[in-house]
Order: sequence, then structure tokens, then C-alpha cells
Amino acid sequence: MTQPAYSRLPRERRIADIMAAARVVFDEKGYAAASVAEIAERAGVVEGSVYRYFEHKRALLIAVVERWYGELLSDFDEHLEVITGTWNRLRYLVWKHLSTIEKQPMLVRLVFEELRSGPEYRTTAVFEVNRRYTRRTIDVLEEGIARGEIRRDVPLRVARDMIFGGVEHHTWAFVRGEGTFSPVAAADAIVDILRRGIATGIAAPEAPHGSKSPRRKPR
Amino acid sequence: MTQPAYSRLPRERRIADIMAAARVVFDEKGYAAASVAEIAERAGVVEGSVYRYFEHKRALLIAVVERWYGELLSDFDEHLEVITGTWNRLRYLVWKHLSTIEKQPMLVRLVFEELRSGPEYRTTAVFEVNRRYTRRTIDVLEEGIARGEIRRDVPLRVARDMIFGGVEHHTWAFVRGEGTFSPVAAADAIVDILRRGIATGIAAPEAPHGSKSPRRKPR
DNA sequence: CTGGACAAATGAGATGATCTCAGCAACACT
DNA sequence: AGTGTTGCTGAGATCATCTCATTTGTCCAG
Repeated sequence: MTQPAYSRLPRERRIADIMAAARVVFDEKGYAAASVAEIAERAGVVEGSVYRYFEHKRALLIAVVERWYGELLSDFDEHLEVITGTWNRLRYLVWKHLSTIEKQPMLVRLVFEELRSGPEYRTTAVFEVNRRYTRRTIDVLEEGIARGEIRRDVPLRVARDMIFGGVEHHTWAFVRGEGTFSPVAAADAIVDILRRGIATGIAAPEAPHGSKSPRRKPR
Repeated sequence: MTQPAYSRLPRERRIADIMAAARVVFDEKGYAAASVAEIAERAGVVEGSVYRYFEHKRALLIAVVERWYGELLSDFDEHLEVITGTWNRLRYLVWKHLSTIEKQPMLVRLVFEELRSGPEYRTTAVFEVNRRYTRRTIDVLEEGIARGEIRRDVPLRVARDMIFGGVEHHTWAFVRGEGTFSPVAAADAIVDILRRGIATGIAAPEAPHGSKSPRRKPR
């Protein structure tokens, strides 16, 4: 009669179950408010079992986010390769980022507000993926310079920061569940400003702050 | 004989002591790693006394950050008023933001990584100050449009997001104690890209490389 | 000077979280 | 059946935040 007090599963299966449960609970409550007890319950194990496979609660967060991040960018390089033209490629990069955020706001929020703050972030695979991602951006920009489409004196890191920072701020309300945005429209707007901002060609419309060139309408 | 087991201070003084201690401890360890017990000890009180004046640990964080934020932007409007010219004003806004971050990285980090994530953020005075700050930015941009210096079709919120997002990403490593930056140089670089990106005058340097539609916002 | 009201401050302990660990129970292989 | 291996348990150690009945200084009325 005694049906087993517990079921015995192969290691991988158990880990997968726990991670699946963790993903759901983190998604619903965020990292801090999620309790390991609840994750364990939903995974059908006892609390101690979670710690058998994951050193801390935080290790569980990292594992969950890393798996998801892996899936996410698997087809990315492939697609980028097909797209030609500096501005089209940039547009794809920006759109891809925006569209990821649109599809998985809660997981993105975990990365932005929890994972990225921690001291161990740089040892994380997520960090590595992000690096590769922003590295691609710099590559595209350098390519643009080589083609003579982007000014040689543009500080590329600043341009990159304006792209990704802009995307993040633009989607901020949405990620917190307080607004909406359109990935396509936002990508268009951002790349448009950026293109005009860094492309070669015509001279700058107006001189910078210094006193050198006279301003048109001083007051 | 017995000097009093504890000292009795006026309410305001005690609160000030506790907040000062909290500021130091938060600054050193961050919010999560700071314990109320340690804050209490440094303030020369017992743990329970902290809860006499602050409902939660989080209320203490908010109080500390709010006081600091208040001091910070007190002279801001005044200065901005004196500066003339759209681009100079933008440059001042951006520089001010950058320079604040440079001077108080740990407190900025508290805002970025702890306070801003919480659900009560929008009820905070910090939120209100930030709103006013970004509102000024939009004002300056609209002024630029009125003067004919900025294109009418520029989506101003996107421009604003690129500014503040760009600043935040640019200073990210520094805030985490892993790098440096120059407020003046960064402000120059950001405003330069932005100015070329949104100023009127010359037509856009080059059409997007793709086959079809130029991206222009019809709105 | 004295007694009583009041508020400041205490410290013990309730609550709830993460994390540990000795041992039990199911399975695989003799 | 016996035996080794290991998934899994459940009780509890430890350490946070937060509560509250009680103690103690201070002040003022009489």
C-alpha cells in the first residue's frame, strides 16, 4: 500500500524540474520575494533537495537565466550575417534587443535588476553573452567606418552606450508592467537619430558649445 | 555613580544620527548586505530603536537617499537658467548628471540598483525629482524645436532615453568600481552625437542601405 | 523637593528566511 | 537476499527583519 513517500528521479530530470519551477516562481514574484520553499513545493520536492543541486538561491537564479539566455541568442549571428548594410545591420541589432525585451519582460527584469547588480555577475555566462552582443555592435560600427559610412572620430563606445542605454530606458516602464512600446518603431527612431549622429557626409549642422563658430540665434 | 545606561536625545537628533549611520553602512555594503543591527550599533542605539523611527529597513533607505537627492539638485534650475543656447543647455544637463554620478557613485548605485527596482519607487520623492529632471530635458528639446534648431519630427522621448540611458551605461563600470570616465569628455561626446542626430539643417547624410522605405516617423 | 506623566530607549523574543546534514529508502548489481 | 550507491528527506542551525512589554530618563506641577 505504501506508495513511496517520495519519487526517485535521475539527477538531470530533478534539476530540470527544479529549474522549471524556479523559473515560474521568479517570473511571478521576482527574485527577492520568491522563496526556496515555494520553488521546492512546486517542483515536488522538499526544500533541502533544492540545495542538493544548487549551492545558493542565487545559483538557482543564475542557472535559470543562463539557460534562457542561451536559447535566446542561438540564431542571432546567423541572421546578422545575412543582413547587409551598416544601418540595416544596426537596425537589426537594436530591433532584436527590443524584441527580446518585449517577449520576456520578467526574465529581462531579473537580469537588469537582480543578476546584473550582484558581485558575481562578471563570472556569469549572461555577462559573456552580453559582451559578445555589444561586441558585435562595435564590429558593425567599425565596419561602417571602414566603408566610409561613419565618421572616423566617433567614439564608438559612447555610440554603443547610447544604443543600449537608450533601449533600456525606453523599455523601462514596460518591463515594470506600466506601459507599452513598439520594437519596430523604437528601433527605427533610435537608429535614425544615431545614423544622423554618426554618419559621414555633410558637415555638422551647427558648431558645438565653444565660442569658435557663431551661433545662429543667440537668443 | 552609574552614568546612564543610555543617552536620551531629542527625536530629531536621534533620527539624524541613525540616518547618518545608515548612509555610511549602505555606502559601504549596499542595501542587502547592510544589517539594521550594524546601523543601530554605529548610531549608538539598540536595534529596536531604529524601528521606532523607521517602519522598515527600506523606509530607512528611502529616507537616506531622499535627503541626499534634495541637497543635490538644489542649485540646478538656477544654473540652467543662466545658460543660453539649446546645445549648451543640453550639455549642461548631461554634464550635471555625469558629474553627480562621478561624485557619489555609491549613492547613485543605491538608487539605480536598489531603490528604483522596488514597487514603491513611484511614491518616492526621488522619483519626483527624476521626473522633474527629465522633464527639463524635454523642455530644452522643445525649445530647440521652437527655435528651429531641432527637427520637428524627432521623437523627443527617444532622444531623452538615449541621453539618460547613454549616461547610465557609460558610467556603469565606474559605478561598480571597475573603471573611470570623464564627465566633460562624455558630455561632449554624447551631445555631439545627439546634436548631429536631431538638429535641423542639412538633410540626412545617407538613406538606409536597404531596398525600401526610409524610416521616418509619420506621426 | 517630590511625585507623576510622558516619551525615549531597551532587550527579549516572534517570525520567517536561507542553508546544513545525518540518516533513510529506493534502485542496481551481484 | 545482500550490498553498495545515491536521491531524498526532515529536523534544526543560523541569521535576518521586525514587535512590544517594560524600564528609565526628563520635566513640570504642586
